[in-house]
Amino acid sequence: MGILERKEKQRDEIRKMILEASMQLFVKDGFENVSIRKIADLVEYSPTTLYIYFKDKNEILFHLCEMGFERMIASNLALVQIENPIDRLYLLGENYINFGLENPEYYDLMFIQNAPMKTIREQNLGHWPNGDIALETLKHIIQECMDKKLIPTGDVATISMAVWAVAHGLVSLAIRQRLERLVEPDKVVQSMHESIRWMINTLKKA
Amino acid sequence: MGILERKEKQRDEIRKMILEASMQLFVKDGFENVSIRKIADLVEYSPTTLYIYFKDKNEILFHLCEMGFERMIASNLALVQIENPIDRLYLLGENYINFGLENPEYYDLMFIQNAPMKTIREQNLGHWPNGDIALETLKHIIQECMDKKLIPTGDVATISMAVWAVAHGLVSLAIRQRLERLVEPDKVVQSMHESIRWMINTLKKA
DNA sequence: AAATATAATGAACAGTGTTAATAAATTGTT
DNA sequence: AACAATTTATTAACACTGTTCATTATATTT
Repeated sequence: MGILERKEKQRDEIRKMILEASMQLFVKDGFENVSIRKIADLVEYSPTTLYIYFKDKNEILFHLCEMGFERMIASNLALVQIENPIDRLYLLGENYINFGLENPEYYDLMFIQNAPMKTIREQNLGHWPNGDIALETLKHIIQECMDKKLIPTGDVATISMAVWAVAHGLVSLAIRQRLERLVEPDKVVQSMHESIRWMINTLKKA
Repeated sequence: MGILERKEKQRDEIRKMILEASMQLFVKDGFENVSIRKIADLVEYSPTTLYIYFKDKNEILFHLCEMGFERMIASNLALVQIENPIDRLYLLGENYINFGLENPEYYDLMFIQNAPMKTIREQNLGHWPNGDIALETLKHIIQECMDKKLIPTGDVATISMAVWAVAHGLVSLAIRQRLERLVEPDKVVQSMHESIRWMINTLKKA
């Protein structure tokens, strides 16, 4: 069935084209300014054609979200070389904050917007492809810290949740201009890093 | 100038009518489904009339946001009766999580959406009326904990930030269906409360 | 009563996601 | 090669969105 395979490939390439164009608009004009019509203009198709390749806009956003996770996971490649899990946790936190501040649009889609989760539910994928990978990384590090008795033993999920919550809380409040209400604008980034470090420090001593 | 005063009053009453109608739609259909036209239908005015009473939709959302803060502040009235600031901090955390889970639409507007912040900047109010009050409550409690040597001394803003970040992180991840990726759906709420308690516990011991 | 200021509106602009009907191109079968 | 079936692409349209402009109706002031 060589002909079917080729068709599949062509289909995938057009899908990729559409996603590339979406991403381009997305990082330039921001999440809110990406429309089906603008994407269609860029790939030089009619707006309705996009609906042949994707079910709806949410599905496109879902794939952009997954691309965001790929970037984030890539930014964590250096982690494997650190043998001390606590140090790995510090770097994970640093990276998380940096990623969020440097890619606010991606971060928005990955952790704030509803759209990607809607697609996961509607197409009942049952899992969150790249999102679950990222969470596993965190849980794995926490588990290793416990195994090596570097932090007090406890429920891995609950502690992972608390750590994630601090990081996400900081980033999401920052990109939504809420933190500047608590700390002077030019001190926000520094304070964020101090907060996450302080969190891991107290976790260590607890 | 009694006539001008009466005019002002009438104006304020219509503004209030519009906000009441907006709120009604808002808590029923959710943030995304509130439109100028639907509000206008409800108050039986033409859509354009709303622009006589409010600059734009963002301004309406800003006022809804402020109403949300009033609710939240009201839910914290019991705090003043607790003399131990650490216990007050525990309750503040509990209340924050409960408020977020019970009023996800308000929470969204207060801490996630950009719209209200846009109005604050555009009309350069210079401050965030009710938001700043809520933040002062937190900072004040943290300060008192330090004064009474119940937690280690440090920068009040930074520590307030970390505490706020955990609470906001938990609530915002929860209402955006992200936490169920880490903990079973029916355990989410319980784990959230455990996380915030754990956070304050470690803060105490640190 | 006439002039002025305020309040309210209908029509329209420029945009949004999405669908149904239709045309064009490609593939499968005789 | 010719015809039928399928896939791909498009045009037109629906039902919305926030917002502005010109116009009308209503009060208020002179």
